[in-house]
Amino acid sequence: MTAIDPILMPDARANWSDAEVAVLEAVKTCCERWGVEKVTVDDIARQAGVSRATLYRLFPGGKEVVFDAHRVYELDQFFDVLLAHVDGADTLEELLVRAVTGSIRELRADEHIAIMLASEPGAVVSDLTVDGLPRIIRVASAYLVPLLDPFMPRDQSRALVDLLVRLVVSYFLAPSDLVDLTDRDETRAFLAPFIPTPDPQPTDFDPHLIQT
Amino acid sequence: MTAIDPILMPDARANWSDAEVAVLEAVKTCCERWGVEKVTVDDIARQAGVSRATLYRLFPGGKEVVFDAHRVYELDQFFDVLLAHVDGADTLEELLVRAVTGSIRELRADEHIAIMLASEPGAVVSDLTVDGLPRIIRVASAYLVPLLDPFMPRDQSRALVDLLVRLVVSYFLAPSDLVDLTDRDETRAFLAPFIPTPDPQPTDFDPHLIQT
DNA sequence: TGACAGTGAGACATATTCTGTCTTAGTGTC
DNA sequence: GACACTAAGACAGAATATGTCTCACTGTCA
Repeated sequence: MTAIDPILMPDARANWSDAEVAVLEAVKTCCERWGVEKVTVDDIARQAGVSRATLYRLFPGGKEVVFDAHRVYELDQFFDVLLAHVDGADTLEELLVRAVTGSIRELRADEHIAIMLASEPGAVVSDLTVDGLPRIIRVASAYLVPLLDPFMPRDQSRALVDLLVRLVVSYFLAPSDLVDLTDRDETRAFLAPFIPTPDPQPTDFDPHLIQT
Repeated sequence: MTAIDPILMPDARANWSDAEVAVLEAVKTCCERWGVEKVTVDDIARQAGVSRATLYRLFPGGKEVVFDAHRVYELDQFFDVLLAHVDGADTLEELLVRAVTGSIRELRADEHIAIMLASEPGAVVSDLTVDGLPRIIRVASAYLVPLLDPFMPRDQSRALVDLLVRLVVSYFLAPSDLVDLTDRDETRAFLAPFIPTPDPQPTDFDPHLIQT
């Protein structure tokens, strides 16, 4: 597994204590059971087997802080799985194809996100577009950009990851009938125009492929 | 379909208006989404596409009344399905076997009850035992006892239905490894001791079979 | 046209719940 | 015995839910 630049990810890979993990897992459980908008701090503490006082000590600031931490926690887990999925790819194309298909599959399989979408569409869609997208791009870049170092300079890889993250989010939120990004072959063809080659050649870039 | 004695069921088979049905269906939807304990009157009204004022006008008394009405509504639907399931049985044995297997299967398949069990175990278990069982026996008897008229006198059929309803509830709440009441043949064998025969013969009644 | 039943929107007081902070008493560890 | 950590729960204030109202609007009859 490639080493992750700690400077790019000052807050990621946080190592939570047992009690903190219990709380963060409890957030997930409670959200799955009741939907985000119905979960209270009491619910989380009870589910975590922790007193409310302890919860506020672990996460000073209360509910918002806990939910923020939970998002980071989920993001960490997401990229753990994704990096494992990508591991072993030895060409740029293979790396990107696996990253994209892996992301989409993981997002589709993630009951948690699905339920969040179902129970509070406005909030999550907003998180993934207006509010949350910049953070997701930042975190995703922190994880993924270093993986591209063998293939291109940083400037270029940043732009590429930025673009691909936006595409993945868009195609997750609004799946297209035209391309199935869970399928590696389809994704390979789809990505071709975006993948720079050492031997540059004219691309069939078609702006219609980009949807928001 | 056998006619139902209206005297035995003064409140069942209520004919709800469109708006009332919308509200009662909304209760179901909301409970499935958030769990019973998290549902508010606002949620129900919004889901039903009805103003809160209208909801209180349709069900004067508010939340409790709506939820009670919803239980009656669900019970009606349950027995509609069950009667259809039982329809066509021409022997007492077949009638009872179908009633029992049909009940258990329907209960197991009912997401709504399953979710209620999952999200508020205490309340539902209490409803099906301490508080709700007498009403369930009453309603079930109203539906089922008349079906037994061709086979036995009322006194006997009342006692039999009473017993079978208790067994069904018990085996639904706490399934046994010893007998599968979704299986008709197993159920036939299981019910044999309880089914009176025109030509009475010694039964192998085994009290261990009864669980509470 | 006008009476009328039914409705949505929302104001309102009350009741209930949730939040975040605090104190207390109880654990186990060094 | 000092220490860090915790559960339990009191507490005030904020937020939300409940149930009752009023009012304006709509469509339907006569």
